[in-house]
Amino acid sequence: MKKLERDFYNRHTLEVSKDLLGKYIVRRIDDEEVLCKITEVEAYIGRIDKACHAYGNRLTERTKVMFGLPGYAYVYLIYGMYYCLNVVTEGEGEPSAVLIRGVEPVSNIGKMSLLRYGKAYDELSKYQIKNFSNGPGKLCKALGITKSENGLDLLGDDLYICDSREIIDLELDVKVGKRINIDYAEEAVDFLWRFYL
DNA sequence: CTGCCGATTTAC
DNA sequence: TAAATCGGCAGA
Repeated sequence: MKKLERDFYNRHTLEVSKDLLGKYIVRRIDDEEVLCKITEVEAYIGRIDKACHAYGNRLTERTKVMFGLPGYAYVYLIYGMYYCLNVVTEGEGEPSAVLIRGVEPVSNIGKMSLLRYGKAYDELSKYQIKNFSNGPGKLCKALGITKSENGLDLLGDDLYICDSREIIDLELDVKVGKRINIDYAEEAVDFLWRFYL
């Protein structure tokens, strides 16, 4: 498995979004390493997207990471209690990112279970297993990602994404739909920028 | 400084 | 179906 390089992220956000499906997120935490497969993403493109935090070149303390180099983590707090992980895309000064909406645990699920629920994986209910990391806030919990991971370089060692051996057929395997919970975004609510396996 | 609201999740 | 919960943002 090979760590994705800067050039992978330095492309059109829709291309990066689709290409992220099936890739592995690697997270180093508490001297352990956990691994997840990306199964669901959404694209956010500031220049044309009213759903994006950086729409209209809105440069604030929160959004500034999206204006920077591609391949960095944009983590924000939502609803006062959950974190969401994004991957910054496109060139400097072009605010855009891919929201990671869902992953499947691959290895060291025991560590993730402790982070997510505070108990061992074999103690989990069927309901808890089903909802383990199928949402942006849930997967951040399972990966131990908080605001202190905001601005992390994904070419570093603490949090990165790497190739898997799995071959994803962009026509057959990737489903497309409207993004979730962006009712306020006017015409952008209809953009088909959600991709999932 | 004030007030509103959210790229969600969970419990009832 | 609705509450939880608080930082970010805009406007005064």
